Amino acid sequence: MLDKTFDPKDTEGRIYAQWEASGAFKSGRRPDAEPFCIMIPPPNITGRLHIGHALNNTLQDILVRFERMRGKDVLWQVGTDHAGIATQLIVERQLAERQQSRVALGREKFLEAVWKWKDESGGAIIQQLRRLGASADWSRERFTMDEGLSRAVLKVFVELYRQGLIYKDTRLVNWDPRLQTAVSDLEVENIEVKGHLWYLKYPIENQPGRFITVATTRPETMLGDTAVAVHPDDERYKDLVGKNVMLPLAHRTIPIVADEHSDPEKGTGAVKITPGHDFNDFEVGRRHNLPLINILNKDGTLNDNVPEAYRGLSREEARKTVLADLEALELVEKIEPITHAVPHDEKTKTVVLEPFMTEQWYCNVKPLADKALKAVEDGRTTFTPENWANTYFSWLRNIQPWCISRQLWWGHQIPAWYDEEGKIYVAMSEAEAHEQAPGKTLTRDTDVLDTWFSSALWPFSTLGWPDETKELKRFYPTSVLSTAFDIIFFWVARMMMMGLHFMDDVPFHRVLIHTRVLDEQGAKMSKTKGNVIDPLELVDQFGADALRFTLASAAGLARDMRIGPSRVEPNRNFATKLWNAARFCEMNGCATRAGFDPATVTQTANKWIVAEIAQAAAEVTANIEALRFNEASATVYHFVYDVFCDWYLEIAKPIFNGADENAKAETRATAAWARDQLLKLLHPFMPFITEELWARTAEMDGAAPRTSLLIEADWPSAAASGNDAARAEMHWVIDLVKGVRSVRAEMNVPPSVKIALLLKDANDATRERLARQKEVILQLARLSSADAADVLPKGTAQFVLGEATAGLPLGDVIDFAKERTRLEKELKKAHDEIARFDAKLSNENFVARAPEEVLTEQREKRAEAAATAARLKEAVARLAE
RNA sequence: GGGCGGUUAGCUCAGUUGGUAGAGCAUGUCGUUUACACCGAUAGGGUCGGGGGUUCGAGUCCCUCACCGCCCACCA
Repeated sequence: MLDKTFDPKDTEGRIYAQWEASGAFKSGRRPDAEPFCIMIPPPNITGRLHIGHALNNTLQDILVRFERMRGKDVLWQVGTDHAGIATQLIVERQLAERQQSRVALGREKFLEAVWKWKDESGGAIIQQLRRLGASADWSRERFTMDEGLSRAVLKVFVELYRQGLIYKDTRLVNWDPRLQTAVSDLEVENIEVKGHLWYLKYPIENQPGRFITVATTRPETMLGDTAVAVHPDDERYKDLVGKNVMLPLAHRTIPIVADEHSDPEKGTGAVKITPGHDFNDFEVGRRHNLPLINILNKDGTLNDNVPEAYRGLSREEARKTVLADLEALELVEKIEPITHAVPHDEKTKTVVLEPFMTEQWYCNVKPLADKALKAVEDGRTTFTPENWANTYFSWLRNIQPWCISRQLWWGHQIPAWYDEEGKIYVAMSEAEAHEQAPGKTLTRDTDVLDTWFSSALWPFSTLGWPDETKELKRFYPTSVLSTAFDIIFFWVARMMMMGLHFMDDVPFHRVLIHTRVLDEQGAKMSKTKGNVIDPLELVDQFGADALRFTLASAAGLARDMRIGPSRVEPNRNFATKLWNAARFCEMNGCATRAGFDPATVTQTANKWIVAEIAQAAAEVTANIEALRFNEASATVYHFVYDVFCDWYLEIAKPIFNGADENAKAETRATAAWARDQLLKLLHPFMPFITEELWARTAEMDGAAPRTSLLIEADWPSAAASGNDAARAEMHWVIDLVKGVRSVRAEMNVPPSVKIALLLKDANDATRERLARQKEVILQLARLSSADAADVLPKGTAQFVLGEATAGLPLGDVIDFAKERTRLEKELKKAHDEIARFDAKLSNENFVARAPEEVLTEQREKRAEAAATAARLKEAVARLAE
C-alpha cells in the first residue's frame, strides 16, 4: 500500500543509481534509430549549481528523456570547462592563504597546483547535476583541457594560422591591470558610475594668453596626449588648425589637427587625442600619423614616458596629482559632475580596464562570421524564440578581430615558438616546430588561449574530432542547443563559426534561448544582494521533480521567470496529487493488464479517457517538439487534475461500487492503463516520482511485475483512438454538470455525486431540472433568430442571420465564419506574394544582373503563387454555397 | 543613439495560426462521501497600459503614445 505522500529524499538517490546502473543514459545503444544529440553548455569547473543551470539542464533533460522514450538514439554530451581566469584566480587565492604566490611557484608547479585543485574540487557541479535527475551520458564526460580536446585546439589553431586567419598584431586591447592580461571586447562590462568632466586649458604656442579648452573624464591621460583635434568645419577653431599647443606638465608641443572624429556639439568641440589609451584616439592618431605614447606599465602604474614626478603613481594617484598641478597653473577651467559608463572587468566588476598597447594574437573571424550568418539566414540553424536571431546577426555583422591570447598560465598554451631572431613557428608540437626550424633554439609563447576558444570547438571536439570517429559521424550536427541569451556572442556564434569552418556544417539545428531566472521579487540574483536561491535547497525542500516542473512551467519564451519556495510548493502538491491518484487506483485493484488494448473498451467513460489520453499525448508531443515547455507541462498538469482526477476517477467510483462486474473489470484495467500513460507523459518533467510509481504499481498489481524502467518505456501514442463520439458525450455531460447553476445547492457536492445524479440516482425533481437545462443547451445549438445576437459571439450574428446560413446549426455557422476568414487571409497572402515577385521581376537591375536560372526560379514561384491564389478564390466561392 | 522584450484578476504569470479571457497563490462560503488538508466543491474579482486603425469579430495583426526592463554602441 502506498503511503499518503511521496518522499523524494528517500527515493531520488536510489532511483538515480538504478538509472545509471541500467545504462539507460548511454548513447549508441540503438544503432538503427534516428540520432538525437544535445551538447551541454559545459559548466565551469569552478562553478556551483545555480538556478540558471537548474533551468537549462532541466530543459535539456526533458528533451533528452522525451526523445529517448520516442525511440531515438540519444546522446547528451556532458563535460566541464577549464574557465581560465576564474580557476586561476581561485588557486591563486588559495596560494595566497598559504603565503605562496603563482610567480614564486613558477609555471610548472603552479599548473600542478591547479590540476590538483581540479581533481579535488573541480567536479562538484557534475555531482549536483545528478541530483536534478540529469540523464546525461556520463561515460563520455569531457573536459576542455583533456588530451583529446587539447589536440583539437592545437589543430584548429595551427590550421587557422596557416590559413592566415590567426595572426599577431600590436594594437590597443582592453587590459586588465590587476590580472595583467588582455581580455576580449566581450569580456568588458561597462558600468555606469558617477564621475567628472574636467575642462583643461592648453596654451597655444606663441600666442600668450590664448588657450584651447578640452574636456576629459580621464585627466591623467593628458600626459600621453599627442594632439588636439577639432572638427574641420568648426569656425571657432579654424585658425588654430595647424598650430601647436604647449602640453602642460609634460612640456611637449603637440599639433592641433582637424578631424571628423571631433564633435562640435560635445564638450568644447576640441578633443585631446591620446592614441595610446583610447580606441577612437588611436584611429585619429593613425589618420594623422601622430606618435603614440604609452604612459602605463602593465600593472596600471605610470611608466617612464611621463615626467619624473608622476612615475610609479597608480592611475588614481596620478589623476589627483595631475589635477592638483593643473589647478596650481590655473589650467582647469571648470569641473562638471557626470554619470558615464566605465569599462570594468566582467568577473569582479571592480577593476577599471585600460585601453593598452600590446602585441597579442588575433583571429580574423570575419570570413567565418559570413558563413555563420548565412547558415541562420538560410534556416539551417534556427533560434527559438526567433527574435534572438537578430541579436546574433547584429553582432556577427559588425564583428571585430577576436583577441584570443591571454597572459595567464591556466589554459591551452599557444602552440607558437620563437627562434632567437623572433621568427614565429606555429606547430602541433615542439618537435614539429623544430622540424620547421632546424638547428634553432626555440622558446614557446607563454600566453594561453581565451577559454572560449576551446568552448567554440565543443560540438565536434567532444565527439572525437580531429579523428573521424563514428560518434562524430553520427551525432554531428547536433539537434538542439539550449542556453541563456548572454552567451550568444561568447559561445553560440563562435561554435557556429568554428563548426562551419572545420566541419563544413552547422554545429546544431536549433538553438533554444531560455529566459533568465529572477528571485521571487523579480530581482536579479546576485551574491552581493544575498538573494541567491540555491536550487539544491529547493530540491531538499520539495524534491527535484517539483523544482523541475516549476522551471519547465515557467519557461515561457519572453518574460524572465521568478523562482522561489512559494512557486515550487504548488508543484510538490501536484506530485502528491499524482501519487494519490495512483494510490486510489491501487485501492481499487486497478492492475496493469498484459496485452490490454485500449481500442476494445466499451464503457463510455473508458472510451472517453482513452480518447483524452491520445489527445493529451498529441499536445504534449507537439509542445515539446516546439520547445514550448510551459505549454507541455500545463497540458499534463491540467490532464492530471481536471481530466483524470476530477472526472475520470470520480466517474469510476460509482462503477467500482456498482454491480456490473464486466464494467468494473474493464474500468480497473483502463484506469491502470491510463495511469501508466500518464506516468509516461509526465516522466520527462518529473522523472523520479513517475519512475517510483512505475515500480510500485508493478509490485502492487501482483500480476506480471514490470522489470523494465519507466525511463526506457515507449512514449504514448498520439494516434486518434476512434472514440470521438464517447469523448463528445462525456464533454456534454461535464459541461452540463458545470453549467447547471440553478441547482447549485443540490450540486454543491463532489463530482461523483453529480455524476450519479445525472446517470443513476437522481431524484425526480433534480432530474426534471436537469432535463430542462439540457433542453436549453440543445436549443442554443439551433438558434437562428434575432435572439442569436444576444447569445452568440459578437460578429457571428451577422452570419447566423444572413439568408445563406439561416436555420443552420450555430456550430456550423461559426465554423463557416472561421473558414472563410482563414481562406481570405491566405488569399491575401498569395496576392502579396504575387505582387512581390512582380516587383522583383520588373526591377531592371535585378533582371539585368540575375542569372537565367534565378529568373526562371522567380517566374516559377510567381506562377505557383498565382495558382494558389486561384485555388483559394475558388475555395471561397465554393464555401459561400 | 541602435535594437529587443514587457505592460492581462489583489499578487505572480499563461494565452501556438484572430473566434464568448485562463492557471497558481491569496480572499469569501460550504464540505470531509472509496485516494489526496501537500484535500474537495463553489464564489467574487479583468473596459487584456492609453489612443487610433484593419476585420463580421482583436489580448492576439498594423500605427502611435506612455511607463518598466534588458542588450549593443557612444561615452570630450
